[in-house]
Amino acid sequence: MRILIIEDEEGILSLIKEGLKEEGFAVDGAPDGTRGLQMALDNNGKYDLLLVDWMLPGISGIEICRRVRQANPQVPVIFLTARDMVQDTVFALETGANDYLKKPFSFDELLARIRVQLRGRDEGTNQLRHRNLLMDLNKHQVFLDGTEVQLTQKEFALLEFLLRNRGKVCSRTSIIGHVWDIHFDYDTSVIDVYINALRKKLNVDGQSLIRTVRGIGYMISEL
Amino acid sequence: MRILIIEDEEGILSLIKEGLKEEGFAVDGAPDGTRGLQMALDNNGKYDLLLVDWMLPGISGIEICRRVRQANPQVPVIFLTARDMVQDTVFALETGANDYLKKPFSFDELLARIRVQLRGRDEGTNQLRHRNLLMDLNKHQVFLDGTEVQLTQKEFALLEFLLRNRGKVCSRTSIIGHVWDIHFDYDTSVIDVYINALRKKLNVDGQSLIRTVRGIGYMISEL
DNA sequence: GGTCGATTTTAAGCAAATCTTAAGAATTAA
DNA sequence: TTAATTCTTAAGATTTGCTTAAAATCGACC
Repeated sequence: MRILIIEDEEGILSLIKEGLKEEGFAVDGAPDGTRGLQMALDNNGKYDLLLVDWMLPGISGIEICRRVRQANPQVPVIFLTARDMVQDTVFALETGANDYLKKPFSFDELLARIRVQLRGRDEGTNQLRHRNLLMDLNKHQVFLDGTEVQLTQKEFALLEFLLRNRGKVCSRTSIIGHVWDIHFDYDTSVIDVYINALRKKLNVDGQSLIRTVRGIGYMISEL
Repeated sequence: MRILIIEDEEGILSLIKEGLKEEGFAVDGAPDGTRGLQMALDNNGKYDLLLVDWMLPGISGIEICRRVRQANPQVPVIFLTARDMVQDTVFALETGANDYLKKPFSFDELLARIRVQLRGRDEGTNQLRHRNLLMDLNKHQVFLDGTEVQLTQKEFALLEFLLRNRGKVCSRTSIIGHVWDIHFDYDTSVIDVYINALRKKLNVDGQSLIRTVRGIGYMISEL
């Protein structure tokens, strides 16, 4: 795990750097915003996590955060800063930071928060869950309340698509495009048939998993 | 997005609950550890995020966190607690919590930290708000004071148009053009009929949401 | 290559929700 | 008071989605 620290106070920088090295991380440091951003962007993907001070000579931490997010939406960014207003915290988090630590902080807490961010790396991101439904994309299996439900390929693909888009209505056009690979006008009721099949297999005690939005499409019910 | 709050102080519980509902989340509350854990486990996967107080009657927050993690490694858990020792924070984070907020905290910060955890899933929430009205364009749902109002497609489209043009009068011509896609002369009273329908569904206690500007058109009332 | 079973697609009838029309009632401005 | 505009209602037309069954396609196996 490689971490980049962007911090201008030399004492803090070396303190964290040494501490993290002892914990087995590979650590690079940048003493100002300009070089920090450059290092982060130049080898985008190289770092597994960024520690960024808010107030920096050159480019500010916020700007670094924004630019890094643009280039890479995944990499966790933790702010380390003396600024202590609620607005600052909120602003930083909304700009794309994953956590925000107020100075002075304890090294142990920093370490714990770093571990939280790195937790779950290459751990089963291959499962989709929703309520009592578990979809294992590797094993190509679906479980309802722990017992397996047999789905056909198309049923599986459709359910996966709906689940991945949980929270928004999927239009028939987008469904037919993503699940059936038809990118032009279509005139068929396959979708209805498959929705019907899924409902039959997945609905328990009247609880409908799939909500119909008349005139628009379908979505996973949030209720 | 559905959130479970496990918190025994009634004031805090209802405060957070209402606040989050206003932000468009579905929220459940549990007043003690036993029931909280039960709710979390009974419908594992139902909740997208857990807010947990550390000190609870019944089962402690830490224990809840541990058990929930066991059942579901994905769901984010945020601790809300008065305990303020560094060891506590570290302990909670190591036990599986994703974040740790010390009381008293600001609601805005809580909200921002929740959004961080849900980021990627919650991404691109597309909402229009006006007073006690919340329009979720992704889910194609409308909420008035937190409870859903069923709108048809046309009603929805009309309301969206008015809301997007909040503050200015929408002429019948522009409405028929944008909502009905009629770009030539028309001779119909559909608009009136739909305005009527919207008013019936959305007006509470005489407060009219949609104002008639005689001879011109309609607009969302700014009052 | 042929056969059987499973899966996918098409088609059609039915039911229900939604949209539109139209006409009379109510309201407003001059 | 009057004429124009807007509101309200309800019925008929249309669209949309559900369900079912049968036809077409695919794939494994002999």
